[in-house]
Amino acid sequence: MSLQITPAELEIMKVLWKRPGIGASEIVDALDGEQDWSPRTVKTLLSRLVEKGALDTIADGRRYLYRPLIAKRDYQKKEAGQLIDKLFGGRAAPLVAQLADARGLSNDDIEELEALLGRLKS
Amino acid sequence: MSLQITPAELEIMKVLWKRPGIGASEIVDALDGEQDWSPRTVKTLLSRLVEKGALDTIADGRRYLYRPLIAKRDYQKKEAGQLIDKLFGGRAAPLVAQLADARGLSNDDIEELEALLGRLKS
DNA sequence: CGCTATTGACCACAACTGTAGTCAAAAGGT
DNA sequence: ACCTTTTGACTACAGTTGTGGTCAATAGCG
Repeated sequence: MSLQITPAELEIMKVLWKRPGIGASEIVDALDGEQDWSPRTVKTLLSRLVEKGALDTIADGRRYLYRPLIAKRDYQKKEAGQLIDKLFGGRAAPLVAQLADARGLSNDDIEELEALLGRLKS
Repeated sequence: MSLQITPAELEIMKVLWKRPGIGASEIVDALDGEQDWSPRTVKTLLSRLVEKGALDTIADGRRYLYRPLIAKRDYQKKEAGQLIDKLFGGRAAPLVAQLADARGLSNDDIEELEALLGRLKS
């Protein structure tokens, strides 16, 4: 079961990856300014994520606290892998080339990547 | 107008990026084995892509030939940029790190990336 | 103790997607 | 000159997604 998270749902996940174990109203607050959603909308997205198995609920009196069941890192990996499979023939290098072209890499990026490549070579 | 191409539509685009200017039946043939779609389905996807402005039609007797109006490269750039904005805080290096972790980079990948970084530094 | 605000459960509904059917015109075989 | 096949135009229809409403229980304020 491959657990499809939609873009709107992802916003919720991002809040919970940063602060796992908070309740719906805290999520609404955290989203304020970012997203312009009514609390109802946030609640619906939370229910769908629980239903999909992406979140866990912990009863806390009359409300739930929510916790991610998928690690951010795993989700990032899956998405990155899907993108290169879908569009870049499964190879990472062309993706990086496009990124460099599209928005430029900062010197920090370049150094970080060089360090990463150095580690991989050994 | 940001021109949303769905996954199914992308399959069509990929065929046309490889062989621009072919007609619906050639696309159906090209997809055979890849996708198990009825010719009707392919036709619908083509219409939607034309409607969205992603494809151009050229009359050829009683039928159309189709040509991409978006370059593959541009689409790749847009998607790659969206992914890093959405999930990687806008920075490419963490994405590459995840890719390396998720599926490993071949020696060829590593060399290609080093060459790319070398060019960028100058 | 009664009222208001919050919360989860359930419902609504339009747009978008995947997947294809119907129909009429035209093109080509015989 | 027909019949079959192909094609584009239009239509269908269920599932997903974005967005939010209703309702009943309950928790806390005054």
